[in-house]
Amino acid sequence: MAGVRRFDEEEVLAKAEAVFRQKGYEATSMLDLASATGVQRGSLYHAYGDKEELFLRTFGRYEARFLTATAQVLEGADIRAALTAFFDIAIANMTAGPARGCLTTKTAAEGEQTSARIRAEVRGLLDELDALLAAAFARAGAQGALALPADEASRMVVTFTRGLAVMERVYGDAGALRDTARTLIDLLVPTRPSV
Amino acid sequence: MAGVRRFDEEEVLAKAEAVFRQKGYEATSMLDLASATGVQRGSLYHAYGDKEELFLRTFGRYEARFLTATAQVLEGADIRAALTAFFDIAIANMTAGPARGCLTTKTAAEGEQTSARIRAEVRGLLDELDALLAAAFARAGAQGALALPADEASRMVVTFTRGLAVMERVYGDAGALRDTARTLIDLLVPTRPSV
DNA sequence: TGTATCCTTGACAAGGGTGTCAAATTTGAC
DNA sequence: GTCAAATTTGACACCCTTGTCAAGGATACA
Repeated sequence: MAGVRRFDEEEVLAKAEAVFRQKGYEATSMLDLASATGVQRGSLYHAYGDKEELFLRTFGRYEARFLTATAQVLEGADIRAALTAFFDIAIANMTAGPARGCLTTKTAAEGEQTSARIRAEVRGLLDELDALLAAAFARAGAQGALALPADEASRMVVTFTRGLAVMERVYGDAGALRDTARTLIDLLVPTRPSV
Repeated sequence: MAGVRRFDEEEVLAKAEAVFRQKGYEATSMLDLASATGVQRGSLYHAYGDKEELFLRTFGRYEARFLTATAQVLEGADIRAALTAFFDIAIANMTAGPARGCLTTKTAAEGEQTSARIRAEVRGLLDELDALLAAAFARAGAQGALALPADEASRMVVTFTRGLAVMERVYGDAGALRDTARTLIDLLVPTRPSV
């Protein structure tokens, strides 16, 4: 039963992600990960070194997926449609499937409990998200569709989305999240006062 | 060295609160609390039963203080000034003093990691906060000062404030939080279009 | 086939956390 | 002054977690 790696890395990272999402970084033990992935604890240590490294791999994979999807929906010219699609992604991310919870927000909330490296990764994701949103808003702002300058609007959306993730933890009501998101969109992109 | 309780309950709860804020409920051990309060672990168990009970006492005290202060600043007739004061309180709460961090948000983010009783307390605080805000908005809305119906506006502020607490953990920039809060206020309470 | 390499597995040591308890000690009341 | 009640204290048992390691087994390549 050895000689060459016997587990599929993608599968392990996907299952580890689900655990980290639900329990958060600190509360997840290597034993939890071993149980969830079906890979023995010793093998995980052998392959990744420690929990932090395994988390960083998981997080990187998650970040790439999330930012790619976000960039894609923000491409369109209609900023209202783009924002709606963005919140759909973000909310689905928190509420759908067995891997509920927002990995970014949960990790961010742990604050100084986690290592500087992990905090830097979280900050990096939020910075990138902010930049994507700001670019989309800048395009829309040129068309006079926005109630705010692009950088203020992006900051607002990033902050607000963190709030949604916390509200999901407390109330677990995806419908309410969508309603609140729509309210924000209405504030940011007022219906044009007809020429 | 015994016979009657030798510690001041208020002092113990205040110091415990500081620890819970910084580390969060799960990450705080009874030994942490014993060190911070100067009361031996055994005495804490004797006085409170367990960590959850001690946390609930701490949280109740925090909740009362926070809601009282909020109700007070929301009393005024000028909704813009009231909101500004509210965010000042909330942001000071997260960033000032040795007890940094928002206890509500940090606990909320732990989600299902904590007991149903703790989650109910957190929900209770947010419900009360929402009600206070909704009442203040309802008074302002009657004067046509608001961009949103009172219940949507209160939901928005509650959600947004959770987001601020997460952003504080990530960026630790109180000034940026204040700027973002002011942006939200401007969206919610548009400057009157002069009669 | 032989051998070096790599992965897996179970065990181990060390550290920390929780909750309990008996002994010691002090207080307050009778 | 004596006694009951309550608090403090340190120790104990138990469990979980991390990280390491040696032994065992499979693979690939020469």
